[in-house]
Amino acid sequence: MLDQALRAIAEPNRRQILHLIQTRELSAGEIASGFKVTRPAISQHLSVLTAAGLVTYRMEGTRRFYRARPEGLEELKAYLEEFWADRLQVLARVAEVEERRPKDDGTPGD
Amino acid sequence: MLDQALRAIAEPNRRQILHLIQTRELSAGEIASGFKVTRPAISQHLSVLTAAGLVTYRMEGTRRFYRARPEGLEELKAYLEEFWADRLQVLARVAEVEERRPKDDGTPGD
DNA sequence: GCCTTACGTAAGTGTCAACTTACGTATAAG
DNA sequence: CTTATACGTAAGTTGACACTTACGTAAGGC
Repeated sequence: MLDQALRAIAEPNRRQILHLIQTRELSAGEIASGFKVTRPAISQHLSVLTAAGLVTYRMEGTRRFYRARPEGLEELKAYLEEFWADRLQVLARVAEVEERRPKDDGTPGD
Repeated sequence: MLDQALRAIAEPNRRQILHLIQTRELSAGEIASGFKVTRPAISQHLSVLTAAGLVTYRMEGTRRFYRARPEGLEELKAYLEEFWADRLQVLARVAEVEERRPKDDGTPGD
């Protein structure tokens, strides 16, 4: 999930979307209207953000109101904090965070 | 540059590389030996990280010793801090970040 | 009922990124 | 000078990704 989140915010449009719905709730259409790309494109971005746990939505009639999901952002933030922190102390805890590690292939003397 | 940095850390192998050279200096070969992908692949990752300002190197004979660049990491961290901070106070500064917004589409109360 | 609105989803396309193998280059060793 | 080492770089392949247009569907308005 953290990997997904990092990938998600690597895309400028998605960061933009996060900004828009960080303070207020917006419908998919309202969000899309602020972008040059088409509405389906934004819809797909919203799916990615949702899958990454960075966004939630609420349905109301025919509309979906999206908003940023604080927990997801906190999780990501925490992961990154730890990432920087590594510089100070390399700890065993890193092993937990690194779920994505390809396969342990004998990285030299950690 | 921030965009490059975000993209750079979105790649698992590159995050792994950053971990390896965050506390100590390592040669390209030493870094590469810890991965499943080939040495040229790692060399390319190192180029990406360098271009993103997250890594520097020092030459010694035929070898290049790489290490994480604290300034780059700080810059990225600062950017992200501000990113989260937006949730608390939406400030004029957002306008700078919001370069992407083509026209105001009546998104409520900005 | 019918038509519009607001959306997601399917399907296809072009581009880019991560990877491979093959090669070029500079230092060091003999 | 010749050979081995430690790299980066060139060139090509593959898969993922951001995007498009076309379509399907559920809720309202009439």
